[in-house]
Amino acid sequence: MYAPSEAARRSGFSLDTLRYYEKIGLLSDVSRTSGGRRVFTDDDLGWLVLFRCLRDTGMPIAQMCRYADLAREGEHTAGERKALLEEHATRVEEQMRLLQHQYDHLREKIRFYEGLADAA
Amino acid sequence: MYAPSEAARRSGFSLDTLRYYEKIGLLSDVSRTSGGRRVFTDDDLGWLVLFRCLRDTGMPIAQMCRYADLAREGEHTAGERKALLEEHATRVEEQMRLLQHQYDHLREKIRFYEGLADAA
DNA sequence: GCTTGACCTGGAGTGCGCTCCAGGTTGAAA
DNA sequence: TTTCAACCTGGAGCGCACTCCAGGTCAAGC
Repeated sequence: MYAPSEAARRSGFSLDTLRYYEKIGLLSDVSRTSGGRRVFTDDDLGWLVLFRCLRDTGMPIAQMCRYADLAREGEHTAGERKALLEEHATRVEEQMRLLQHQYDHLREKIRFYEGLADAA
Repeated sequence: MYAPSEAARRSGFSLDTLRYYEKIGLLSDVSRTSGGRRVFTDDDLGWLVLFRCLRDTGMPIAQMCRYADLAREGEHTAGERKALLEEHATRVEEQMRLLQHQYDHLREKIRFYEGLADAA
């Protein structure tokens, strides 16, 4: 059981983002205290950690919603969920290759400036 | 000398993006034909390739503008330009580490689904 | 009991990076 | 000479993912 600020701290999302994720139905119906305050469970935290992973790897929110909806539908969607993650992983691999390639390019540009410094 | 469509094809930016980059002063004063059409030089293309690299590695446009402005100021800004690129490269390294980390996490999640399939 | 800071809701606003549009011009090919 | 695809300009609009705000509520510590 975590207070909102604690859930924010542990997940790395802002309080506003947590509220936003609940509003759009990504995080389903977080429970409340009698006073109306959110209480995040370990399960909620688990979801947030996954969302953190998917966001950091560039998955659009619409796709994360799709994944979460499938999970709520039950066990029989496991295959589809796995396929969704695998497609995403493939895109991430491509992204990593591009990033590495452009990083090399960038380093080459920096070496060019080092060449200038030596000549001077 | 390249027509706009050719410059777009070679750089991977859309025509609208090329016009936009010129409008905000990222690409400085692209020359024109007598009829007013843009003509991109090899030099322009070189810039576009660099911009492609910087964008793909997540540099904000404002920072690319800063770099381009420095370059226009002359030789004496070479050190500052190099520093700018080095700081960026450091951020890219961090980004690559995070991406790799979250990719591993994602692969682990996929293995979990493979475990489910084996059990079934 | 009072203060104070964390929290609530609904909804408006923001920043970024384009992307699209209307209405007009150009120029190479048929 | 006509056609028509590529191009021009200024400016509006868009999609995404938040982020901020006003105005109010809750609850722990003094």
